[in-house]
Amino acid sequence: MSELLNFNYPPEPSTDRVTLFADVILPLPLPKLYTYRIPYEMNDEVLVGVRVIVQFGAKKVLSCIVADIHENAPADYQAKYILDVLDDKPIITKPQLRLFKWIADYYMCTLGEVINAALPSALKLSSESRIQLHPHYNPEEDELILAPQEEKIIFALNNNQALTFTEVGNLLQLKSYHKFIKSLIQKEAIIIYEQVSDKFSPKVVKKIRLTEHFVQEEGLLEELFNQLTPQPKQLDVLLNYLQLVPVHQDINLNYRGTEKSALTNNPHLSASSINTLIKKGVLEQFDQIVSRFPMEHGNQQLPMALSEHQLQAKDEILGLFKEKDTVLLHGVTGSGKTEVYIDLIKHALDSGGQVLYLLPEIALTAQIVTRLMKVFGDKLGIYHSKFSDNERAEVWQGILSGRFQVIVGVRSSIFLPFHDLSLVIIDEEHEPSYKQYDPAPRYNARETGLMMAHLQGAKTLLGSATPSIESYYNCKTGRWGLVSMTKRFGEAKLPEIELVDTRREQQRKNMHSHFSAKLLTEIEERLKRQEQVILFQNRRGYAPFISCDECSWIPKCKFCAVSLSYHKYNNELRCHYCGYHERMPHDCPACGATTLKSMGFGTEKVEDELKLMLPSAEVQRMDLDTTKKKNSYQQIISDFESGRTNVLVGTQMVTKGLDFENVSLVGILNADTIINFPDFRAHERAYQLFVQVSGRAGRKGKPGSVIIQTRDPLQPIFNKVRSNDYSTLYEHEIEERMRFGYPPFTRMIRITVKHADDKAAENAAIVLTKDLSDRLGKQQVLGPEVPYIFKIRNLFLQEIHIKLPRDSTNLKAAKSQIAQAIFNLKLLADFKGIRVVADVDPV
DNA sequence: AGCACGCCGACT
DNA sequence: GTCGGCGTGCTC
Repeated sequence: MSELLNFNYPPEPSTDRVTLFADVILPLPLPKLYTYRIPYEMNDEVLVGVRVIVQFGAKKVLSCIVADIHENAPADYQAKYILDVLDDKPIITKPQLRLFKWIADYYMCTLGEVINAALPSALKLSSESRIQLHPHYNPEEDELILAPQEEKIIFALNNNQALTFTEVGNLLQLKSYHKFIKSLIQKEAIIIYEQVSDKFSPKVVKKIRLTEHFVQEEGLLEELFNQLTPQPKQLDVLLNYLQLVPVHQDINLNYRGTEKSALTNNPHLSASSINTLIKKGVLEQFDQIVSRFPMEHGNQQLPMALSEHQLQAKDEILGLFKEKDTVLLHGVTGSGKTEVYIDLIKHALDSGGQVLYLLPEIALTAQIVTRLMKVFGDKLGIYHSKFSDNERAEVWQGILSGRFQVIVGVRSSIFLPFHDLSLVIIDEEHEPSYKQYDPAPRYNARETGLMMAHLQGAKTLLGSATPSIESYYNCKTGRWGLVSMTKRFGEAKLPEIELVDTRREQQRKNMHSHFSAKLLTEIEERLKRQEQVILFQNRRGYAPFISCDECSWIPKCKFCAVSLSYHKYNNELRCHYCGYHERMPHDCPACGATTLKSMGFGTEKVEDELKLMLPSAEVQRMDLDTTKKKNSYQQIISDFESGRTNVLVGTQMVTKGLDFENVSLVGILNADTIINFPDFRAHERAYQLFVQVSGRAGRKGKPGSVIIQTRDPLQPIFNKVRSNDYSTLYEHEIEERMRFGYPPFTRMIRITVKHADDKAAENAAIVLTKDLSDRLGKQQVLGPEVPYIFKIRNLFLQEIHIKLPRDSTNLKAAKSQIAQAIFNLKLLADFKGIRVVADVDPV
């Protein structure tokens, strides 16, 4: 794998002046690469994987990635020159380029789109047109006849030296500012230039140390003390510095100095005396580039020895890796998969490769990070969407430089510049959130992670308590190895699951709003015992819709075909698809009645009502609305962990990666909305969700219980959840998938046709379906059909589903047929403004 | 994706 | 009559 690090163009000692060309990936959705000429002086600097600056089109200056270097001069056009090289070493590795190519091909998008998604924007360059005064123009002397707006611009430029176009717009308070710029250019008062700026800035701290002088010569320090005795404040500063940096013990310590803030933050020291000492030349100030991540040295020890089951699982995995590249670890919730991962990561590091540990967004919590930090210390990099851009760029660079050998990260970490991977771990592999839906690339991090491992000769370990049917099928057919952990760690028991028939309870008047009497008593019971409760409701907001009692009016989104959800905390009606929101009306806009009623319920209502019914309980809600701020998520978790809150109400977020020892009850308020989902994966999903939520209950000796409220307790799925019977579920599901030709027996591609006009969308979809049927065969193409939500953001939707056979040669051909069909459709005059999106392996 | 060139309505 | 709308088409 290490050949991959050596990107240098073959070092031919030839004296011939070779003319080289570079094919570059522009960060734009363009179907092909563009060829630029490498200026001779840059021949040695332009390498595959570095960023270069080029001019694209009339004036746009962009940074892009070099994908290939060759000597083939383009025949039919004059290649422009590369303007500049930004990196002295590649920031994209060769295996990465191969992977990006695969992503673009497989998920039917452009390389530019992949690059765009992959690079932290701190590594992308922004080019913005700017204006400045014409070098020969002197506003004081040269008399030009200027419009008042033009005067204004010149005045601003005199003070600012440069303005961006948007700044000019703001300055003039005008949308149509262009003509003034044009006119000023004509009058030769200003010029336009393009500026490319590298946005990545390393973090710098101000530090302070003694000047060389005092350290080098013996005795000078003592002399200094005597000198400073009349200025006690300055002496204080010096003494404090020596306390922090005992230079008298080891003069070498002075070189690193101490952070200036360590002195300035000390209330006993005066800032002015610090500054005086700097002025006197006693102390000096310097900048040091530091990491945005705290350095922590892991003790390289497992925090706890593996249990017998864990050891056995680990050995089985390692054994299987000898013959197979991929292994699925099927371990019940609470079986301690994480410890097994940690052990395997250590194992992989010992043999000298890199490791990627993928987790779904909601499972990448401080809990897991702390655990990993303890073991891997500063070898561990974290890649999370909540990170700032500079932090992400630092992780990126850290992998390239070898500083990070293990990355724990979310979906997008598959884009990171690994070049020597030896192990990829994909935890919670069944998670649908590994799939990105919008925008392109519509990739699945599970499949992509597998491909990445394959390209770099690494092993892949997938883990789940509830594997996806596709993955389990791969084990059954022998392609992957399978390892099972059936026991919970520390002999903890799997939770007892109890069903409550809400329909029957309603008849018996046992329902208090959305809570059954049973659930309420059980919650009260836990509160009494100082234990904790998690309540799951798969819907945020207060109510999914409201309705007028008099006239049945229901508020709908202006842009989407959905009803607006009611959010009580800010008294708003909100669309969960486009974000449109309005104030909750006081009375019905249709009939004027004051009888607006909320229908159904979300997490907010659960929280609200529980607080009313059990006033002694400390209830906290965790969903998208309460975790928007950067630290709010962590706050909620730590409040629950410390016991400040007793009941946690939440959406999907509460189902993953959270281990709270004191949780003895989990309630699922409305199981029916989860089961009755019109999708071939609905059963699988429901099973996974129920098992995952249930898994939050009872760890370490305390048996937990789960209460599931449903109107239909006879659903067979409940028995499978109750008895933890994955294999029955699998057998049932795989049989259905075979019968109806769903994955894993086929590959699906979903084509969505969008248009502002519903008739145009429909007609275009019909035309496209016809064309696709002709190309691929009638039985492969289903639809078009109008999706359940038929309009989003003012675009009407039509869907076509394509089912393709599994083998990959046909797959490639089929995809190019599909791309052709879409291309042709867009050429048709009747459908201008049409948007077509292909989603490969939709989830 | 931008951004330029190019053909039709309301204004100095 | 022009300014300016945004509709197609190209960018190495």
